[in-house]
Amino acid sequence: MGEFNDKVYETVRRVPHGKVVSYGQVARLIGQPRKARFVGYAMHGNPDPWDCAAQTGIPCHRVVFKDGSLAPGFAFGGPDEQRARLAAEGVTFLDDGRVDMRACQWNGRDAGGADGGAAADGPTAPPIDFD
DNA sequence: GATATGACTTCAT
DNA sequence: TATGAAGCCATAT
Repeated sequence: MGEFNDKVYETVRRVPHGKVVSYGQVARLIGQPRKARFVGYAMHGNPDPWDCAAQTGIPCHRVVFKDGSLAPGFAFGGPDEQRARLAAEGVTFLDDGRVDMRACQWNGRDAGGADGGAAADGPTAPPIDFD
């Protein structure tokens, strides 16, 4: 496994409850904004699937497109299942079926700074208190 | 062991 | 503002 994937998993695990993060967001947090493509691929080979009961593992369902759309066909049980999980965690959805990135996009620093949209370009990923 | 493809994003024209 | 092309690592064949 490359060190890249390891950072991706670690970053995704830090995504707070009820928040989502885009592939580019994760890639940028680990210092590789050009590798957003591999972030998604890393999710494809996730060694630790998300456990909704224990709330442990890699919450791939919290990783969405920059538009707020979900990964169709490659989700756990389909985009519908993924959408249901996010909604169950408190993530708000638009009428278009996309995640409300404006309110639920994780800024990579604090769960309360999702509003405003700015300050999402952190070169480093500081330790975030998991939920 | 080598080649091809893939859950994307960003810059440039 | 919209469309096109480039970039990069890991996995699978």
